[in-house]
Amino acid sequence: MPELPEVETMCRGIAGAVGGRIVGLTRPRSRLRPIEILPSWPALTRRLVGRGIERVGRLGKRVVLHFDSGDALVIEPRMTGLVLACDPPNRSHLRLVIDLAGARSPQVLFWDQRGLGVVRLLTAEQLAARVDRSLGPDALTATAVQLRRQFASTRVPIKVALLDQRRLAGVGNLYASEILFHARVHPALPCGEVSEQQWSAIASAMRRVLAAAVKHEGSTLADGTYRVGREATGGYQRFHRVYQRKDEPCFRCQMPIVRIVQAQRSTFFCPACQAIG
DNA sequence: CATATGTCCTGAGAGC
DNA sequence: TGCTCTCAGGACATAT
Repeated sequence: MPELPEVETMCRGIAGAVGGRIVGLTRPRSRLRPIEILPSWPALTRRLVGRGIERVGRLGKRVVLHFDSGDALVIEPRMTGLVLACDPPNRSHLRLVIDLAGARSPQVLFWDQRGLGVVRLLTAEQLAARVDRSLGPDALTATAVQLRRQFASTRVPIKVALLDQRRLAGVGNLYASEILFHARVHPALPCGEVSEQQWSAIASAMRRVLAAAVKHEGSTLADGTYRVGREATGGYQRFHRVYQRKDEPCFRCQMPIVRIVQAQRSTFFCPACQAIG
């Protein structure tokens, strides 16, 4: 499931698209239900074909292509989506092909096994409004002061709150557990009861974990869905301390890692290293 | 307003 | 072997 490090890796992987002009836009045929394209497929082709890509950016867990028209194409990978310059895992789950002229990369591809992904074309104004309304500060650089401002007023458990993109952009289920392990904070601790020292620990663990995961090009889980190309996988799964390690010994204290369910999502933590209080 | 739950989707794996 | 069932969790809609 692509979170900030995986999406950042995708953005770097399509950096060669910058400077290119769109000469073709296609949706490969498939037996699968089509992904959501907003505002519509005809609007997308009408507004994009002939336009130049000025910049590739990341907004939380989304890839954004900025065009010379001012429009922005926002690609949301959600659970299984991949944005690639080449080599999708297969053809049957290829959802969108953008053909380019004049760029180092001749294509940008959107591949999505489960099809929960969304592709959305926005004007610059619409994009700015969405960022304002529904996106918190970026998790790669957020400070302790920002975290306290965003979270301290709620009673929601810290791990559940970290997933709320309106409060903080980029953290998903995997990295939320990893960050709290490094910060030594219990995942069920209500935000309102998190101390100053704990906010600092969370902020520094968050920046450290996410930067390391970016450096290793994200995490490829047992299902193998996330990859950098057809073959290349991420490398950060080798550094996971708690995620999907239920009953295995904690690397710090040897106590078995525990799995609980919060807001219908798995949470993993060490009951000794992350004791309440 | 805050918080909780339901929904979408495909493929893998378990169990019989 | 082949069926049915469960599970994974992004973002958002809807309910309380």
